Amino acid sequence: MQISEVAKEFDLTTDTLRYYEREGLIGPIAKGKNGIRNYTENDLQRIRFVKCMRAAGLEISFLKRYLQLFDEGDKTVKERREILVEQRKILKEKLDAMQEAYDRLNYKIDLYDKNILDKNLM
Amino acid sequence: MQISEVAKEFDLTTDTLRYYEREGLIGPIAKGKNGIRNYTENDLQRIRFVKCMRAAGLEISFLKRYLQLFDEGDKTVKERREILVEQRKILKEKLDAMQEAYDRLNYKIDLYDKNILDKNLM
DNA sequence: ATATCACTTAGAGTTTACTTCAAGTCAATA
DNA sequence: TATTGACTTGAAGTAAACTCTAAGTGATAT
Repeated sequence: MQISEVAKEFDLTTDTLRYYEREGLIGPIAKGKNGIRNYTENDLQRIRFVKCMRAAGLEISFLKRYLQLFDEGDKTVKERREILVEQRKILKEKLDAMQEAYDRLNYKIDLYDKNILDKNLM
Repeated sequence: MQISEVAKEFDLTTDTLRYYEREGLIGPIAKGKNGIRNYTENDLQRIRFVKCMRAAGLEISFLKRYLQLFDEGDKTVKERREILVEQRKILKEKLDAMQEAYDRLNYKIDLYDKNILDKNLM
């Protein structure tokens, strides 16, 4: 699969895909003799993972570390698990903060709908 | 209340507080004759709001717009409501994406715990 | 009286994650 | 044959949100 198709499929730009590769999150993607990238199903799976995690705000540096360990094989299982647990914690905290803001927005909008606004409260 | 106390209370730096003021999110904070900021309860309420929304990833530019409208009084009620609804939608989408990533992390960690790992799946 | 500390300002610097640019290759189509 | 379009590269540029620096003021502690 060619880079432009992958980009379309995942709603990423080709620049972003090359950037991820440069950063070591994915690939190196095999290239045909014309030098053009050809993404395998495995590559796509990895991009799926990266996209999901990036959408949740996990940092490139973590993903890079994790995926590098992944490529090193079984001996890194323990460290990988630790990283995941750590990231889950960070993510949970963010989720909670966002839920709180979401609830607050809902409450606020409700006040606007009911026309009960306090001049001093945002 | 002095800037350093406010910073401590909200776990922000004094630089961030001055930055927010410069950007028009809060204040202008009244200053004593020595030129030192003195935060009122109203200022703190506003910082509370800003902090909550920033923690959820809402952009400075939105907060600035919203709070400026707020300061313009009742005639901006309709527009303010619209902004809140729009931001709620953005926030909901992010929340869903994060929940998905969170579930995925949980699932993954579970696989690590049960020692069922697929060489090809991150 | 002198040093320390919290504060002030304007403005420059940093980090993260892209995004754009310039210059070039290669295959296919008008 | 010429030009169009997708690809390649390395490197420079950008946006958002801080974060830090330098130079200075003024009140308090030794």
